Amino acid sequence: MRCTVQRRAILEAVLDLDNHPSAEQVYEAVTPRLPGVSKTTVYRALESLAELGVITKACHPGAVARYDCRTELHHHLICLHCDSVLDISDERLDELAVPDTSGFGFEVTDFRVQLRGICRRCREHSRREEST
Amino acid sequence: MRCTVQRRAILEAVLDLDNHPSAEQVYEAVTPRLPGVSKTTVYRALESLAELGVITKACHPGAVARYDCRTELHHHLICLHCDSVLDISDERLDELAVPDTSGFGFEVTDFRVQLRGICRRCREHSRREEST
DNA sequence: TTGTATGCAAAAGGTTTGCAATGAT
DNA sequence: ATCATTGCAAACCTTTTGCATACAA
Repeated sequence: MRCTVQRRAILEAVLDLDNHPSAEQVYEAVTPRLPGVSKTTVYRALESLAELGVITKACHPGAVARYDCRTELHHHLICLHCDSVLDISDERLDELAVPDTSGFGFEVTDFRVQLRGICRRCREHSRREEST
Repeated sequence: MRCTVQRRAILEAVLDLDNHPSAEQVYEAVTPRLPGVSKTTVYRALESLAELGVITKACHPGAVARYDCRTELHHHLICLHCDSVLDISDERLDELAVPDTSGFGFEVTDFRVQLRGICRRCREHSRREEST
């Protein structure tokens, strides 16, 4: 893979924006450093970087693709109300016993635990509504 | 929530198609039973049913939203190559100790383990390419 | 020099919205 | 009778593609 100015800048931007940015958000973060980048290039670079394994395409709720620069083991708190995602680290979760999936012909390389529920902001919001 | 013919048929379709259908696939499955349904209605009904908790909006890789009729505890094998998702059940995974997330103000209601890797089809495909 | 990467513009999905008509309660 | 739900068409947004140009190797 060729090392171009664009790709370097885009990678840097994803590393800075460590909160699961969408392609759009990456684009906005790259623009000041590299005026005139095309959104197409951002899309293509993200795809390439993900294929290469430097970043990960996150499995997010919501329609738009999101990217994650944390490729090491970590887990997610997913709000079922507003679709936000927070990273968490937890040793106990990391030690999870991966089941045998050879029956499916599936080779596990990695795992993530998604803890689903309601985030602080949404809880506060619904509490406010109830008291009305 | 009103119980309309459309919603009933759409729910039935999702229950039948138990493999994480996209809105498009639900639409195709509903059409024969309910000729003339609008795709808009499918979108809206899926959204309503998900809000109601009867189905779940799945956290899938890939751009399109997918729905899951299995609301009980289960887990996913996610292929990082073709983005397919398979359901698995595993008691050991179900027993996972949910960490304390009160520090985030986050209230966990549920969890999913995503086992990520390469599915049978993609493994066979890459093996074929190597031997070429 | 060679071939991949870029930028532009346009196309291609997927999903949402406004509005009038319909139908469940 | 009332108000949520539907269907249609059009709008919207995200992502992909074709093609000529530029640039890394």
